[in-house]
Amino acid sequence: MPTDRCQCRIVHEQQVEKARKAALPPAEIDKLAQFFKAFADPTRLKILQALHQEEMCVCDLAAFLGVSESAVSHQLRMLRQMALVANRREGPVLYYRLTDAHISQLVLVALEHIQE
Amino acid sequence: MPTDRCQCRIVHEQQVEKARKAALPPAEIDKLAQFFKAFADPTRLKILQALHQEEMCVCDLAAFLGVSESAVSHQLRMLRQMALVANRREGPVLYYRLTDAHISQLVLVALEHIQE
DNA sequence: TTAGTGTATGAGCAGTTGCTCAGATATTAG
DNA sequence: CTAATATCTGAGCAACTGCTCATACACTAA
Repeated sequence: MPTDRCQCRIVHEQQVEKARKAALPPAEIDKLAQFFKAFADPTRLKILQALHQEEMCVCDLAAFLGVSESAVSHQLRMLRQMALVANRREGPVLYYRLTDAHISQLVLVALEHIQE
Repeated sequence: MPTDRCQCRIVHEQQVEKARKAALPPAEIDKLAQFFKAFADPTRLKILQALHQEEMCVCDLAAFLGVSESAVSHQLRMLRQMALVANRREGPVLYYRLTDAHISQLVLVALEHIQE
C-alpha cells in the first residue's frame, strides 16, 4: 500500500472551497479579532459600560473599578488605539467618552445571547 | 498639613455613583468577557465564519484553516463549552455547526464598526 | 520658577493562551 | 477480536496579557 503521499483526510472538498470563497480577507479577520479583544476583558468591559452612561475621568474610573489609576490608564490607551474611546482635556483632567454607539449595541447583542 | 487620610482624587463622586448603579453584576460581566473572548482570536473567528456558511467536519476545517486537526479540535472544544457550536455524529465523522444566529449578527455589527 | 495634581508610559513579572506532540477514545470494517 | 479512520485530550512550551511599580509628562497655581 502506497504511503508516499496524500492519505488525504479532506472528506468534503466542496465545502472547503465554499468556505474559502466566503472567507473574509486575513487582514479583516485580524482587525475583527483585535476589535473583539477589546471586549474580552472584564476591566475593559466595565470601562466601556460605565462610559456608556456618561463621560468620566481616569480617577473616577479607578474609583469605580477599584483598581489603580495606572491600570486604568493602560487599558484606556488600548481602547484609544482601537478608537473605541476618545478624551477631552479640561485643565489637568482628561474626560473619556465612547466614540460610537455601535459599541453599546454590540454589548447588548452579546447580553441577549448569554441570557438564554 | 495632614497626610493621614484620603487625599482623595475622586473628582466626581456623583458620576461614580451613577456608574455603580448602572453596572452589570460581576458575574454577568465575566460571562460577557468570556463570550467575547471566543471571538477574539483569528482562528476561532474563521471557524465561526466558515460554519456560518455550512456545517463542516474537523478535517474540513483543518484544511480550510491550514492548521493541524489537533489545533482545530482544541478550539472547537472551547467553542462547544461556550455553546457557540454543536456537533452531529455521522459514523466516525463529527459535523460542527453554529448553534445560534446571534453569532453571525455579532460579527456583522463588529464589521460595520471597523469598516469606517 | 517651583510644587502639586492628574495622567501617561516603560520595565518587569505572574497568569493565561494557542499551539505541538504523544497518546487516548470512538466508530466502523474485516 | 484487530486494524484503520476521525477525533479528543493532557502535558508542555513560547508568546501574549494585565497588572504593579517607578518614573516621566502635562497642566495649574503661587
